Amino acid sequence: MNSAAPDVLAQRLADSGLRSTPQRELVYAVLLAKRDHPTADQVFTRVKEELPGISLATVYNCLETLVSCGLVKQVNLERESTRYCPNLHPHAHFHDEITGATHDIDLPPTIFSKLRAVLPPGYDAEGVEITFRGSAKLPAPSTSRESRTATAH
Amino acid sequence: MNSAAPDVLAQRLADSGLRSTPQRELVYAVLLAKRDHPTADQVFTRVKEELPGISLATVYNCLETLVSCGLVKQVNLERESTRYCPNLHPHAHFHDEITGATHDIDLPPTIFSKLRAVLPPGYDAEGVEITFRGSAKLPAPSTSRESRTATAH
DNA sequence: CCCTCGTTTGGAATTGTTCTAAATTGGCTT
DNA sequence: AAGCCAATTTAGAACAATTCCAAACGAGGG
Ligand SMILES: [Mn+2]
Ligand SMILES: [Mn+2]
Ligand SMILES: [Zn+2]
Ligand SMILES: [Zn+2]
Repeated sequence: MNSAAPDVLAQRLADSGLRSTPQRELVYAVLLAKRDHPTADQVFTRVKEELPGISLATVYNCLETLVSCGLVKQVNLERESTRYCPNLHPHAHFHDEITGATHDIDLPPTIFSKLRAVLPPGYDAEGVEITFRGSAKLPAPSTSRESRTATAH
Repeated sequence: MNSAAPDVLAQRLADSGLRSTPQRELVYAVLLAKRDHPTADQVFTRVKEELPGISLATVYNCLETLVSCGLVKQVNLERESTRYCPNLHPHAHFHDEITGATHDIDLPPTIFSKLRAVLPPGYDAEGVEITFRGSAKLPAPSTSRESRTATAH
């Protein structure tokens, strides 16, 4: 499915003194396979297809592990389930209020310096998040096996 | 405390065919008085000082009413309690990861056009949210009766 | 092999929010 | 002034997402 991904994961885990497990690998693979910012529960459903015995608690554990390794980011656009995003490039999110879908939007690198410029002195920002809300009329997600919501790496 | 505020509220409520009540007025007054993006529970605590009999459900109801009137916005920077912001000016949020405080940051109006420029065709954004995360070393909030976190209108 | 410790697991507990059904309130009509 | 009606408030139950817990598991290392 995805080639270098497991290696990257194994490496990051090792760096943190953690083990590579089938559960962790699969959760990560599922996130990479369909980048639609799934909830923990959606990840659970997808992962169960390949590993029917996995528990929801483990999915939460694995997601937390991936976040702490820096391979995945949590996305909270509204109060409801946290969503998970494996896209490490600087990007914004577009939340389609009609469909509920969340799309990645590539950001030109210059946007960050422009944004930091609005910060008054005394404020030191480590990160910036940009979220658009609205509706997207996209060229029809095409019923091909994997609808690509996100940035191609 | 605040002069024109109740009138604005009464007006907006009337526009929506809703009644002005002591609970709604007080919840709104509390939001305007200390613009630190309180949670529903914090609003509850503050409101109880003046209206000890109020219930948490009512605070939730009033906040929802204010949001639907367009006088208050919900802020969800992370998964945890929703916070409430009565600042209607276009502004960003700075979330201090150390103190947990959330500050309003005034935005130059031009930022919106710049941001819309990054949106690919097909995306139609009605709103944009910008959130900074980091730490702020501010000139000491001064122990005066009302620490002003936000924009002075 | 067997110990140890990191990991997984199911279920209970917690947290924030919404729902529900009954009591209260306030404006209108008579 | 009394009665009526619908909006509002209220307490507590219900809910959904997540975290906690204590037991079971499993991969190495001695
Ligand atoms: Mn939405
Ligand atoms: Mn925080
Ligand atoms: Zn993303
Ligand atoms: Zn604000």
